[in-house]
Amino acid sequence: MTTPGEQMQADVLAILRRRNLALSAYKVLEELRDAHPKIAPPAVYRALSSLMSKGQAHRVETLKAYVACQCKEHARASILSICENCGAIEEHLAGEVLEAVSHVVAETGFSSQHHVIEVHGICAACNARMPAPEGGGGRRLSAIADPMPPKLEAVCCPLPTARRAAWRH
Amino acid sequence: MTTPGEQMQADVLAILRRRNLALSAYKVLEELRDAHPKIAPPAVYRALSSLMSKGQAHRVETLKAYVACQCKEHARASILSICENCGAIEEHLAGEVLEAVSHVVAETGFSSQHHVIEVHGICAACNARMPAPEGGGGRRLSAIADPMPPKLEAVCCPLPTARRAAWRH
DNA sequence: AGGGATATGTTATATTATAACATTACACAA
DNA sequence: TTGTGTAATGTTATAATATAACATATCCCT
Repeated sequence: MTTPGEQMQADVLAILRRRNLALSAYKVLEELRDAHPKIAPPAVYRALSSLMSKGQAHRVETLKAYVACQCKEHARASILSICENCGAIEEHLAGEVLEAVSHVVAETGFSSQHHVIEVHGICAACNARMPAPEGGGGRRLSAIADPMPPKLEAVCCPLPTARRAAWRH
Repeated sequence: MTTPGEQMQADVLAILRRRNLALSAYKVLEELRDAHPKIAPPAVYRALSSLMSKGQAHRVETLKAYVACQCKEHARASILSICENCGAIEEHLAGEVLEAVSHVVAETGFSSQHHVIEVHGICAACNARMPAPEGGGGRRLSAIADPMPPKLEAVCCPLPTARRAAWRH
C-alpha cells in the first residue's frame, strides 16, 4: 500500500521530471496544490529530503532549487551542468573526477565524504544558436543573438542583454 | 581616499578573516554593528558581492555562508573543503581538476564558464582525534570520540552524537 | 552651479527553510 | 482488543537568507 508520504514523493518526482530545469521548493509546492490543495512547506521539504536521500532528486546548490536525478538511481555524486541561457540541467557521471577532487583535498589530510560539483555555462543547444566569442574561451550569455527555449517545457525565450536570464523566476 | 563602500568591504573582509569558518551574511552583519551601528542587510550583501567579484571572498554554497579567500587574489575557481566536525574551510587550487570537469561536461557540448566544487568531510586535525572507521572509507562525524576546536577561533567543541555539529549556528 | 551617473542608505518584502507541536496511523505486547 | 509507544503526517508559526524599490547623497564632468 502507498502511504501519504510515498504518494507525495511520487508527485514531487513527477513534477520535477516534467522539466529539465531546477524548480524551487515553492514552485514545486505551487504545482502540488492541484493534487494536494492544503499542502504546506514542510511536506514538500520532507518529500524532497526523502527523494534526495534515495538519490532520486538533487538540490542544485547554486540555484537553491531541485531537479530529478537523471541517472538510474546512482548513489555517487555527479556533476551538474547549468545552462545560463535556458536553465537546462544535465547530470554527468564521472567517478574519476570525484576521485581527483578527493585526491587534491587529501593532500592536506582531508578525508572526503560528499562532493558537490556544479558548472555554469552554455549548453550545446544554446551554443549552437550563439555567435562564437571573440577572444577565445567559452561563449557568453551576453553574446546571445536570438534566444530560444530549451529541450522540454519552454521557460526561457526572451533574453537579449538581460542580466538575469528569464528562466530564473 | 577610502569610500564608505570600500571601508565596508575592508571591515567585512577583516571579519571573515578572523575565522577559518564560513559566516552567514547575517552573522557578518551582527559583527559589523560594532563599527556600523545602523547597518542594514543590503550593505552587507553589497560588500560581499563586491568582494566576491574581486575574488577576495567566496560563498560556500552548501552552507549558505561566506569565507575570505585564502589565496593571493586568485581569479580561478577553487575547491573548498568543509569539515563536518569543526566547520573549518580550506581552499585548494587545482586547475587540472577544473579542466577535468570542463572536459566531462564538454562531452555533451556544454561550455563551462564557472565552476563550483565543494567537498564535505573531515579535516586533518579532526581526523587525528577520531577513531578510524570500520569498513574502510573516510572517518565519519558519528565516530568522533572527543571533539575539540579548530585552528582559529574555536566555534566547535561539544559534538558527541549530535546530528548537527555545533559550528552550524 | 547644473545635471547625469553611480554609490550609499533605508524601508519593506520576497524567498527559502525549519522549529515546534498537534494529530493520526501503525506495530506490537499484554 | 485494547493500550501504548513510535514514527509519520499535518499545521501553524517563524527563522534565516536575500533582494526590490526607492530616497538621498556623492562624484565627475562640463
